[in-house]
Amino acid sequence: MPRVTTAFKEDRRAEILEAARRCVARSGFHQASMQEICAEAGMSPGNLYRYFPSKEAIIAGIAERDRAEVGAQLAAAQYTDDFFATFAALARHHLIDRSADDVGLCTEMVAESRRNPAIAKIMQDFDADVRTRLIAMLRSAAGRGDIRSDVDFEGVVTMLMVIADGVWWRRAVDPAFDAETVLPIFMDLTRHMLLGNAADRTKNKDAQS
Amino acid sequence: MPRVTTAFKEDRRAEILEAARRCVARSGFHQASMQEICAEAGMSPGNLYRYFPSKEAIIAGIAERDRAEVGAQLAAAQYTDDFFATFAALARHHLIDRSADDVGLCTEMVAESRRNPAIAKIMQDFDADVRTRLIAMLRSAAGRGDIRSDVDFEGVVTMLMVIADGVWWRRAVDPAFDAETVLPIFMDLTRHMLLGNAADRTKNKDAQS
DNA sequence: GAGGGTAGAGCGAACGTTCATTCGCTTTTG
DNA sequence: CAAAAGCGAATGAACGTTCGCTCTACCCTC
Repeated sequence: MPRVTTAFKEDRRAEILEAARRCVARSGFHQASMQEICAEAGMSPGNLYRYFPSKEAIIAGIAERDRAEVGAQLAAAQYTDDFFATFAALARHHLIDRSADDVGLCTEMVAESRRNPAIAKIMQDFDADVRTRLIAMLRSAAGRGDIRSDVDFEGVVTMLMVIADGVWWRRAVDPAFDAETVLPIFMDLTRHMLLGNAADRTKNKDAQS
Repeated sequence: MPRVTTAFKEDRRAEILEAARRCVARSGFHQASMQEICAEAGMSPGNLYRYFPSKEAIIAGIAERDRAEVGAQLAAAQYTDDFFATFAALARHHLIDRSADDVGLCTEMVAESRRNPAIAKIMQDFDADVRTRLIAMLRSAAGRGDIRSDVDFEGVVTMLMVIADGVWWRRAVDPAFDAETVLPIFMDLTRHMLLGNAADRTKNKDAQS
């Protein structure tokens, strides 16, 4: 007979995940000890284990929560009538506004995903979701005439994701890196991929071999 | 009175680093135990500690060695009379030919660099070196007339590094990712940044605000 | 050329610490 | 007064590191 509803327990789980997230962002998945997480959450180990069965579960919880948040933000900001304005705002939010902690946590997740299948699946599902949404965005923009219709949507989206990831990686490696300076270049390249005439691209491709 | 020269000890250190590198690529910096590294190197712990004072030193050694190798490869492939051919070969080598292990190790180093100042310094020094070399390459190409002279070299190089890092990140996250498909797009964008006329770019920048 | 002494190379069990996890207990609350 | 919430010392495994030991190969002496 639960004293309070299941919602209470869920809230408490969320609090713990938030505390653990801070620890992981600071120390890394495997350097953050349970004691550290307990201290951050203001809770004894014994009690914490009533909410999560293992450290592994907390790690998976952090990753799932983080990806879900980013996905929700992408889903929320999707619809506007001007594609490039929408996209520029999206890019700014994702590449600049996000905190250094978020960037750090993400490097942690990428490293962890190499040997933790649960994390790998979370990352790949997220990627697939982002890809689907971006392609839908492009198709919609092409339908409205904002961008060319004869572009390679798959290829462009892949490149957009590559660049976005690259900015994150760069932020992670170089604290002095200012994402603000690459934003105009990023938008210029995006315009080129989505507006540039196909003749140019063909010419370039011929000249490349 | 050393029985054999110092060179022998240096060789042995290199062997250990190579074994440790394999372990780290497989298990991660902090999941790879000294016992695991000893087994991979075919050596007892007691003996291994005669070549490295601590695990920390091995980690730093791996990072230093890896970055030095990549830097040496970049330095070696620099001079050709056709800029875009040189650059395409460089890109192919760096983005496609490198093994999944190399990619994995790099994610490990990026994650580690967030809280290990020694690793952070190695990564940043490497970045600065690459940046200098690429800018020199561009200036040289501009001098030869292969590319425009009025481009923002700093900005272009930053974007090139962003994209290169992005491809690595993508390879790390998605094992099915085929870097081959983005190479033509990458080269197209590079051409656009280095050959595209400035009027286009100005127009885009105006339209963007 | 043979042989013993010695210093470096190498070993692996042992040490002390830290970690994730557990459990018997107390406190709080409906 | 149950039953859930919470505590924190205890547990056993795993870790990085050390240390006392053996083995090997070189060098000097005869």
